[in-house]
Amino acid sequence: METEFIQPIARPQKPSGKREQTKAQNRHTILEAARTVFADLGYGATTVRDIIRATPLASGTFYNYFKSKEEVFQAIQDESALRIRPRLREERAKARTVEEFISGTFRTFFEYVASDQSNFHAIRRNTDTLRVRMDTVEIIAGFEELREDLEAAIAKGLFPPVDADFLMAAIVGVAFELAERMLRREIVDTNAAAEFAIALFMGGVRALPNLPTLRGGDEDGAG
Amino acid sequence: METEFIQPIARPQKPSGKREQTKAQNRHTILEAARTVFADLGYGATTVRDIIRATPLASGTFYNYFKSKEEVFQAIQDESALRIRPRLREERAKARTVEEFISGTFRTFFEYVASDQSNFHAIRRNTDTLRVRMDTVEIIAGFEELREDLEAAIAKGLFPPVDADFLMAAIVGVAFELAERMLRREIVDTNAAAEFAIALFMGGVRALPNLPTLRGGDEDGAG
DNA sequence: TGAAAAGTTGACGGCGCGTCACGCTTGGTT
DNA sequence: AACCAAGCGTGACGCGCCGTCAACTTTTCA
Repeated sequence: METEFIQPIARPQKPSGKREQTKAQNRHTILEAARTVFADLGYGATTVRDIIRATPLASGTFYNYFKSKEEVFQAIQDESALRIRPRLREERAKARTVEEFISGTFRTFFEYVASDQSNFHAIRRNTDTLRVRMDTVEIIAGFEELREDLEAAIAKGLFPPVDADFLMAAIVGVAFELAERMLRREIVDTNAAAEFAIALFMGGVRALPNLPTLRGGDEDGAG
Repeated sequence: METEFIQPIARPQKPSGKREQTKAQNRHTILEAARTVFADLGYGATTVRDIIRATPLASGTFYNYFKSKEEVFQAIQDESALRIRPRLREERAKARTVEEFISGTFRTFFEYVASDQSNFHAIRRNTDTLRVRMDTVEIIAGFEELREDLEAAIAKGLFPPVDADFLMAAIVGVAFELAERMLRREIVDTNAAAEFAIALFMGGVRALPNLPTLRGGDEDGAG
């Protein structure tokens, strides 16, 4: 047997040595600089060098933490996703009606977007009008959580039987596109955006099962 | 008015000299190469040099036609937009009911997307999972046409009075996001996607005016 | 036919890229 | 305290992409 990996009794608490501290600090410095630069130049126009320059670190150090600007962006997006996902999940878990489900989802999302505008600036302010959306691991997981919750709600009889995959996609599409419009207006009115989306889906969900050639739940529908 | 622009008698027919011919040919060569390369490497990973290499031309020649890969992409997107916009406009113009309006829009869009998959490949096949949407002049014009048509339909009493800007955004969001899902499935079923979207909006539009704190049409409502 | 206009070419300086040999800092051992 | 090995920061380097431009070729027109 080669390396045994014997734990020296136990090590549940953070080592928190100088080393770990600097590492966390550097990572944070880079992410913070990246946020600024992305917001400033837009994702497309930003180079790794721009991020490094906005930092007291050397170029080699950057690459100890991230492989590319894509990975930095991904980390930033993941952070956002991890912040909002539990809130969305909780809203949907405690929903007792369709209205609560839909309403909780959209209100939470738009309020988060409004409070985190810097991230969305980076997506929009780009050379010409290139819009960028990075579906990171955590973001995709968020989408799939939504789909699972929809499927569970359908199984419970809360929702009528519809194609959960398409419904998830529609919710995501409306959420992002309305968020975009919402931020573009002079007064950012999360309430107006949320109420619009909620009304749309409340009416839509009722109408959806009446599809003439309905074949909803073909794909993984486990009854 | 300063410059008078006196036409030298008339010049309605194409000059069609050798020069013009080569120019059109070169432009076409570059766009065709770019389509291939974008589809192959994804938009993000593609460099101008990659496009040039897929071409018998010299690097300097490329820059006689386009400033950057962004501009090439824009040209490709604009071509698509110009192809589909008249069809969408026609569908909506001849609509006598809300159903015809919504249905014509989505069916036309999804059928176009299915017939033009190469463009959408370029958007999706990207380093990691970066998704890119370029809102070019022509695409934005298409969005605004939709909003105008919605406003006209509301004025005519065809649609109930809703926030046309948000409704346009919601339609766009659902259209693009469902298109994405549709293409991802094994069998590309434009009908299924269209029927889902149509049912969603048919129900939604009916529900929308019942917004509790409705203030629809605040912005440019010349109703 | 001649020559100006238009367009093509590819080599070039500039710069962003990711790497790596070097040296300092840290944490553990005696 | 002294030492050492491992870990990490550093920045110069070679590579390839960027957009330009002076020289050259083709087209147009008188």
